Amino acid sequence: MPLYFQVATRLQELIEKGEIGVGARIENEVDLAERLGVSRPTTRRAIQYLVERGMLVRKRGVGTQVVHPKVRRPVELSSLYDDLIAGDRAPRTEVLHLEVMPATDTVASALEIAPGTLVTWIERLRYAGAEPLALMHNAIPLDVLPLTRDDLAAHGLYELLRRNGLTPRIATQVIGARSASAAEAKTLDEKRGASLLTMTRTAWDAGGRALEYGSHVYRASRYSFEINLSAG
Amino acid sequence: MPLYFQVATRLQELIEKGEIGVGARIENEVDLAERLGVSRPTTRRAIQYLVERGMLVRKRGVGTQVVHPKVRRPVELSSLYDDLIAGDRAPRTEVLHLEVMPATDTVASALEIAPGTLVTWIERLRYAGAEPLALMHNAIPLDVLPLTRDDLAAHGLYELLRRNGLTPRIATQVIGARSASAAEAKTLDEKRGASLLTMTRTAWDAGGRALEYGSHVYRASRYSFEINLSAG
DNA sequence: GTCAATACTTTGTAACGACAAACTGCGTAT
DNA sequence: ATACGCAGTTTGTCGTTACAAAGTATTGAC
Repeated sequence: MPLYFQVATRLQELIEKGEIGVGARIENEVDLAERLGVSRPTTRRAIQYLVERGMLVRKRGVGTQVVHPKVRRPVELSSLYDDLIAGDRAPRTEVLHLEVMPATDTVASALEIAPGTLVTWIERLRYAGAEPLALMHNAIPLDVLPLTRDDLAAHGLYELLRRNGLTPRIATQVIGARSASAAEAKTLDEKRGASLLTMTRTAWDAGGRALEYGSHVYRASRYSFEINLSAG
Repeated sequence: MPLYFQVATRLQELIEKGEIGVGARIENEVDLAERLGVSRPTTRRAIQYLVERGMLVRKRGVGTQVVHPKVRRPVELSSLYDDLIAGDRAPRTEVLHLEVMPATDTVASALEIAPGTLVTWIERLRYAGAEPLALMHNAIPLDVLPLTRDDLAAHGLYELLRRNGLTPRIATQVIGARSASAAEAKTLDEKRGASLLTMTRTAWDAGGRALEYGSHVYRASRYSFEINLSAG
C-alpha cells in the first residue's frame, strides 16, 4: 500500500472519529510531513486525495480545513444490484428475455459500433425483496462478453463484467422520467400512467471499448438517484 | 498560467484536432518531458489532468493511450439557467414568491443549520423560450446572501451567488420522479398526473458553509439530466 | 517448436530543494 | 483612528534524482 495512501487513511480516520472537528484547521503540510517522517510531496498527495473526496479544503496562505466529517462518496459507476446489496435490500433478478441479435441503430450509435454487430440483448426484472423495482434492457457486444441466463439470474451485470476482467471506467448517463405504459405498469406492479424514472447509460472500459448500453426504467415510488458532486 | 496546464492544453488540442488519433499511444513521459523542455513531474501532472478528464488512459509498463477525442465534461455544479444559456434556449424567470422566514425543519436539516434560522424562501418558474420548464423552490440563509425579486428575475441563482464571491463547491443531489399535482400541472402547462422529474439539492461552499437548498420539479417531457462519470 | 527465464520499456512512488503566490496580521505613519 | 505597507505563514509550482512495479519482448534452453 503506497505511503501517501496510508497517510490519507490515517487522516481520514482522525476526521471520521471527530478528533479533528469540522471547521478545524489541520497541521500545515510541512510540519505534518516532518512529524510523520515522510516528505512534503507525499503529504501533499495524501491531502490532495482527501480534498478530491470532499473532506478537506485548502487555501493558499491560510491552511487546510475540515469541511465534512464523512467521506463524500464520489459519483460511482455502480450498478443497481450493487446498490441494493449495500443497502441490504435482497435483490433478485428475473431474466425475461435473452437473445443474440444484430445491434439496432439506437444501440449501435450508443455503443459506437457498426450497425448489425452482434450483441446480447437482455430484458431483466429486478426485485427488491418481494417487490419489482426496475425493468432493465441491456445490450452487450458479443465479443465483449457472452452471457447466459443463469449468470444473469445470480449476479449483477457489472459484477459479471468485473469478474471477467472488464472494468467500466467512463460512462454517460441520461436520467429522465415518463409515464408507464400499460405493459410496463403491469410488469412493475404499478398503476397505468404511474411515474417512472428512466436511465440510459453507455459505459466504456479503460481502453475506450464500449462495454454496455442500458435503458432502464425504475418505479419512481420506490427508487431515486443520489449523486454527490464536488467541483474544482 | 501554470506550466503543467499549458502542457495539458497543448496535448488536448492535438487530440481534439485528431493529430493523435483514438487508440494511439502518446510519447512516453520521459521523452515528452525532454522534448518539451519541462521536468517529468510537470509532464506527469499534465497527463494526469487529461486522464481525470477521461481523454487518456495510462497503463504501467505499456504507455498512455488516447481513449476519447473530446473532453468528457465532468459532472458539473451548474444551474439550470447556465445550462439553458449554453444551449441557446433563452431562459426567463418569473419570481412567484419571495419571503424571508424561519427555516422549516426540512430546510434546516438539509442546510445543517438551526431550525428557525432566517432564510430567504423563493418560488420561481423557469421558462425556456415561451414554455414553462421548471418550478423551483429554494432556501438561501439570509446571512449568506440577501436576495431581491429583481436580481432573481434577471439572473440565475448560481450566477448571483458567484457574483457575490460565493462558489458552490460540493453538492448532494437526489433525482427522482413523481406525478404532477393539479396545481403543479396548471403552473407548468401539463396535464394532471403528468410525470415530473424532481431534484433536491444542497450546495456547500469551499468553507463548508451551506449556501443553498433547492427542491425543483421539471417537466419530464422537456428536460432530462445528463451525467458524465469517470471512475478511478 | 514451445516454454520459461531474462532484459527492457514505461509508469508509479518517494525523496529533497527552491522559489512564487496568496492570504493574515502586525506595526507604523499620517 | 485609520490606512497603508511589510513581514510571516501556508499552499502552489517546478526542478532533480532514484528506485519499484508491471507489462512486453526477446532470448535461450529443452
